[in-house]
Amino acid sequence: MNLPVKKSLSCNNNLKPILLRVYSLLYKIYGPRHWWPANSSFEVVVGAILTQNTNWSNVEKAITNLKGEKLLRPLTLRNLNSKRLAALIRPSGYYNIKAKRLKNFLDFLFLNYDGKLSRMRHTPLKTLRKEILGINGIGQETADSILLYALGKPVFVIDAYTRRIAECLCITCAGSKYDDLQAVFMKNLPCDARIFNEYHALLVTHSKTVCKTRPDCEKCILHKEKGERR
DNA sequence: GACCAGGCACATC
DNA sequence: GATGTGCATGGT
Repeated sequence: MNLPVKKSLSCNNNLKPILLRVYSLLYKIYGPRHWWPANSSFEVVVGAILTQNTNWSNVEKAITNLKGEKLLRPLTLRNLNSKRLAALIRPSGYYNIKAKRLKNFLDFLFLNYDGKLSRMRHTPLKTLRKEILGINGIGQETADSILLYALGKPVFVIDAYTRRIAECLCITCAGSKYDDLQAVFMKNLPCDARIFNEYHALLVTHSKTVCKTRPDCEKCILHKEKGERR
């Protein structure tokens, strides 16, 4: 008996041209995104943890609270009482668990890198990614966001937005693994943190502005790209 | 009031 | 390995 097989372009096509065209199309529409929206690498890390399964506007409220109390520094935050931290990040949701996750990251940072994010940059990507993934509460997306946006490492971030567009373009099939989708982007694009940064930011912008207000994929500017592949 | 939004860990099968 | 569940707020 033959079982139905979900087909995606990634199985049998060279995706380099389509990925590059999509990039150039989105860049032409939206221009440089200047991501991540933060004033420091440490703010990126905090934002990456707080945005887990949460609307970014809620994260901004939490970060504003921390900034208002002048707490957005590794040592200050590490010394802060967990209950107080949880209360300040309350608007971002899951505040108890996220307070714990922030503390876990800070423990890691002080234990291994003297509390300095800049020292992490000297560690090779593969090793660093493994280390960060070892922190309880940091999964693949959060780790990669930190690596790319806080540390400038060339790694492609896969999130709900990336996945949504990739599925729309038939670059991947629904339910595909994080590593597999990440490999599609990383194998078909130049290994350059600036490109991975801009590309991911453009996908998020496009997904937020177009896909949300107009979920009809047929009318999306990227739909033509999919059509040309078939 | 229901649903959604840039996850993750843990328990269970 | 795959699936289900708890964690929680604020906007629409």
